[in-house]
Amino acid sequence: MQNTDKTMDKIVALCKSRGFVYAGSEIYGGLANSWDYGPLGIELKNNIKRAWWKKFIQESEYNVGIDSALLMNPQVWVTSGHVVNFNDPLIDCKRCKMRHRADHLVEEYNKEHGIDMVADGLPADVLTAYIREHSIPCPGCGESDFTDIRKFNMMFKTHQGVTEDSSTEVYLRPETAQGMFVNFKNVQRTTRRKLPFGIGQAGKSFRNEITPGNFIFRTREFEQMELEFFCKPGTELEWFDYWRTFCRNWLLSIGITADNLRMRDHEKEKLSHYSNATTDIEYLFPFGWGELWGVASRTDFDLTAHQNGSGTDMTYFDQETNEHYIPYCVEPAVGVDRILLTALIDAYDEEVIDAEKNDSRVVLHLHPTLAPVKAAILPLSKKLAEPAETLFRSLQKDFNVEYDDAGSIGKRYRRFDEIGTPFCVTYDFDSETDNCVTVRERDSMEQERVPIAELRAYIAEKIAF
RNA sequence: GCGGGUGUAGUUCAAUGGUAGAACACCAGCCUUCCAAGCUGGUCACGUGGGUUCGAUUCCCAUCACCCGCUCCA
Repeated sequence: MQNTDKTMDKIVALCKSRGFVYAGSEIYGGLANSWDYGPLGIELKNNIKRAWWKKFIQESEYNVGIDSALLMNPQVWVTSGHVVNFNDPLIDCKRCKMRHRADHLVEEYNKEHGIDMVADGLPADVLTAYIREHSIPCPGCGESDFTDIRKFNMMFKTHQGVTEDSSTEVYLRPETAQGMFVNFKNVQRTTRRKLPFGIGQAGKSFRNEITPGNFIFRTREFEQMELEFFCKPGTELEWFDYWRTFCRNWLLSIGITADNLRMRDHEKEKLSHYSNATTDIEYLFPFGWGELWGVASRTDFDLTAHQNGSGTDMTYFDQETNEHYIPYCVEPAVGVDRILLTALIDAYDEEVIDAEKNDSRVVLHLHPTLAPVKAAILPLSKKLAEPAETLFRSLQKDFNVEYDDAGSIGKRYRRFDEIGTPFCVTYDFDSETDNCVTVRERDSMEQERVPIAELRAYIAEKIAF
């Protein structure tokens, strides 16, 4: 465990020192569990999102994309169940520190004493008064010494309107999925899609998690990439299997090690009420297995709920069978930040170059598609700065490249190894006459002479996804 | 939210009731013709706020942040 903790520490340190991820609001003492992406981090993040979009939307024969508003009509969250299911009145025992649901305490007490009263949904102050009045004991220690009730709702609230008292209370979305469900009819009509088809989007979501942590693994503000795939009832399990395999293959294609991935099926008894099959694709993080991708067969739960909640017909007319029905839905949902963390951890390596000299290098073996910097342009000598910079400027138009002339060539190689740059392009004295540069590859450390005129195509081909 | 731990340059570590040193990193210059060179110079830190004290980075309190465990968890 110590070693693995160190790995995590090293990742965090690398992220901070090289500009992938900084602690949020750092100069003001920070804000719990908030993180800011730096220059390299945002490149990596954008590359991940772009790769997902390309595979799941752009190249897909089934799926289309949307970008729905982060703020939605509050009724959406009532219908989806988020308002009801995330309003737990929590109370702590001051003596033994156990935490309880206040309404459950009251209900247990009432059941034992034959009192007929529904505690569920009572205001917090009423529950508190009731518990104090009856000296309801803590199931843990038997004492009756509780803190005040704290309402816990996972959704962030804010107000839409000019002044707080005259405005509507709205929520920051806790998932992007509802944006797809409420737009199901719009998308189906405007794109003239026939089942099966999916709607995907990537964007920020907010959850007031009780226990965030593990760097950017669980944060209260995070970014999701979700797909809601609609299909004919009865075919959902086939598609469920199709998509979880598709997702796993995508992870492999961006370079994640197969041995560090596993599929964990949720047991039938423990499935959510709306799901008839769920699989988590998990990654072996330094702190243990953690969920990366949740793939759930959600039946017609969401569309039916919105049909009932909004009064809008959510059925699809099937031309082949001449019938109306509400499509079933398969949802693969993944966190961008988690993929980013996974990619960093999976790519992180400390290679021993010379054991005797205790010489090693830190390398991020990032897939070239994900690499924040695609190539470094390095003049072998500062005397070659001018032509090297000219080359850099021309490549800059097509790729995120960097120029560096500080320090020895070996030092510069290592600086770029550390941030996962796949290619170092060295402009040397021969370049003046033969119009070629040396391309040094990150993983193999091998060098190849490439004509400057072909350099753009060379890089483009190597980083293609 | 609870319990425990930690908090000194970007990183890893020192020292100290009289406001702090080093190494690596970084920057500048010299040098350097393909994998951490060398030389010279330089920038940068006591998480924050109180208290005690003539004086606090050091002692006390609070707070914030991070780590570990618990609790919770769509």
